[in-house]
Amino acid sequence: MRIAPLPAWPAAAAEAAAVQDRMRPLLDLASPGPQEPRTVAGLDVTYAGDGGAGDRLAAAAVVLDFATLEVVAESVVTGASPFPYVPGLFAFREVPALVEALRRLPAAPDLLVCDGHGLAHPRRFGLACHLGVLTGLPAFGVAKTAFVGAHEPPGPRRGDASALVDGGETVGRALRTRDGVKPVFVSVGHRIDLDTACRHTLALAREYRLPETTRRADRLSRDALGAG
DNA sequence: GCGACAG
DNA sequence: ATCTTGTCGC
Repeated sequence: MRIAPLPAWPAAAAEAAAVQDRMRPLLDLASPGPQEPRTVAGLDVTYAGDGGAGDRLAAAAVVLDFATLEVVAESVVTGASPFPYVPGLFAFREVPALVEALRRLPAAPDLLVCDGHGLAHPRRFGLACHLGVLTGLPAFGVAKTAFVGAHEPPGPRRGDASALVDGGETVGRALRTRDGVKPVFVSVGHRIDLDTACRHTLALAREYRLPETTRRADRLSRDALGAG
């Protein structure tokens, strides 16, 4: 798929945070999003290193048929991280490699599912927001742990959910994808609403806690890092 | 001031 | 994120 060239990449934390503040107004938080996407891309990055800039990485994009969950396309790229791991600036570590992986897909997917948060972020601009704006595609995040906000434990059954609230606003949802298993944290990125994102998360996570998109991308990026 | 902190 | 054994349960 085609994606515009990235701007000069920030090297300092203050500069990166300013980029987030500048991009945030570009978010579409009003659209309901695709109710029946044909294809969904899962994105994930695996690292070798201690979290510093320059760590080796492999970024994977795996496109699934939303109805059957079969893989219809995939791409993976290896390289070096341009940014250290800093909570709140996580996207600056992953975005360039993920964008390159998306560029190498034969066609644009209908939806992006990111391994991390969207609006559930200190400046309301997590990885899923960043990738959504850069690609123009509907995007949301599914994270394994909470980052900002407070929530009541959701009920014990698959599908039970509770609001993730930060600074008085609902920024996401704790969603149980399996009976009696820790919830995941869903938040909107771009061009999709929270109800739709949670519905799609449940559709993608039938037999495991994490969405099949994330599991496939995790495996592909892991294998590529080991091989390359 | 102290602790917590997506991956 | 990553480093790692055994153990419990379907």
